[in-house]
Amino acid sequence: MAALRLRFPSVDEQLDYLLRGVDTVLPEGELAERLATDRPLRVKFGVDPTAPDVTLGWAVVFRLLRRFQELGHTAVLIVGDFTAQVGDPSQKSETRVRLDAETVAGYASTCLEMIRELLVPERLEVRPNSEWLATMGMRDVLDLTASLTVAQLLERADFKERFTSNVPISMIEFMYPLLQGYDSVAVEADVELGGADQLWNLMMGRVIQERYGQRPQLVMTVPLLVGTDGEKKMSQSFDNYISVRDTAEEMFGKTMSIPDSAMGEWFELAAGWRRSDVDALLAEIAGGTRHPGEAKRLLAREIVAIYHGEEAAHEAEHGFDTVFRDKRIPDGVPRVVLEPGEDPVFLPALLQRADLVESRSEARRLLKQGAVRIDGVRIDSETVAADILIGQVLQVGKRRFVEVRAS
RNA sequence: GCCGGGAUGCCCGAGCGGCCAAAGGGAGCAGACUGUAAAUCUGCCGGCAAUGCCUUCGGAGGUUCGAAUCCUUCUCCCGGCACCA
Repeated sequence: MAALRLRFPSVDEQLDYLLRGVDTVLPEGELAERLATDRPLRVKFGVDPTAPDVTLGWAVVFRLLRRFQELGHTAVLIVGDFTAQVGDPSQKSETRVRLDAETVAGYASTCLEMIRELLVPERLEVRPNSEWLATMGMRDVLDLTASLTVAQLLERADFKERFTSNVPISMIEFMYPLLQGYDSVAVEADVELGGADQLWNLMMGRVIQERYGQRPQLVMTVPLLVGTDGEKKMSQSFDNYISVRDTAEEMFGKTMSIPDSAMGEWFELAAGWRRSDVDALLAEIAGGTRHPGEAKRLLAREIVAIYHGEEAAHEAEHGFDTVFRDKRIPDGVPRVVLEPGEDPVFLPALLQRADLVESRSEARRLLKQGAVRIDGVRIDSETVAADILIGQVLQVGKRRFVEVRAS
């Protein structure tokens, strides 16, 4: 990461740095104009504490936000604690449930902890939107609703679709973009960032700011990163995500599991490569001068290095090779201790105790399927003499290991 | 307020008195294969020291030899209509 600067670099330099991997900037050209004013811009990003984790997809926006900070601008992080308790429309065109205050607070604090690590703390303003939304009176609310017409709201694709096909839209969902827009008014945002799916909401913020006599914010979106399945967008609800909190090993392995077709996108968005470098790499793969497996390793190392450092990245790769390429037992395997007098050992019970399986029935099925090994040797009987186990590594499938110790 | 539809395993969704631990798909897991935790193929996919037993089909009660399936009631969701000082 570039060091913090005291004075703003030239507008061209800033543009080059900020526009990397960006999807849309509206209105076009205005970014240069605003950067030229030589005043730190207030760059808003709103997070909804509706899930307890920060994914690599989400991190794409945070990394853009950080680039603004590195150039001397101020990151204004809006925590949607108020709106999360109210519920919000989800992409699946369903009404999302309301969360209670306690859950929201819990999610918010774990998320914030992770987010702070991704940003520069000195130029970070964290603002819960309950700060201004919780105290609004009906008069203020009605004032706000006067900013937009129903027709404007129905322009949003998912509203329009639902309206025409008679799928209900609750009033509260209509309110949500208004509140998000009002957040921009409250913090006097110059720029608002978001995922590509947020473009419409961000644009509404402009309309509302104008209504309140402010200069409308610039909106910038980043493309949505596909998940590890290579198809759907990365999301905690699809369980196809990598968390910024994942261990180096998990991050490496999960990255290795993405389809080859997603590699280019991941290099650009998750690893932050320039488009031109990505294209060059993809050309090498297509031309046969670079092995796709090797390229994916590079990607995995790059991603792990961002969150855990270079050294951890190499260790993760080594661990990956040990387990999956060489099919050997990795270092640092957890332990399970036999009960006194537990001999012969009933394997399903031991596997359950060691947390390698969820139920004894599952263990029995896995035994039957040949998934259980003692020191690399397949075993299928349910009971085993204790001395065969002691000091050995018990393995289920490719990834689950435990070392057995005497009582 | 009235009329109608619905709530099924992690998710979607079939079943509509016994053959139902419940079709099918997705997710997940395992085996084979592989550069890969990819793709593909195959198998598994409620629990239990287990040819059986126990708990599951929104909650409670009932009918029946037998209920996810029928009845009563409750809770919640959805659609339509009406009302709209």
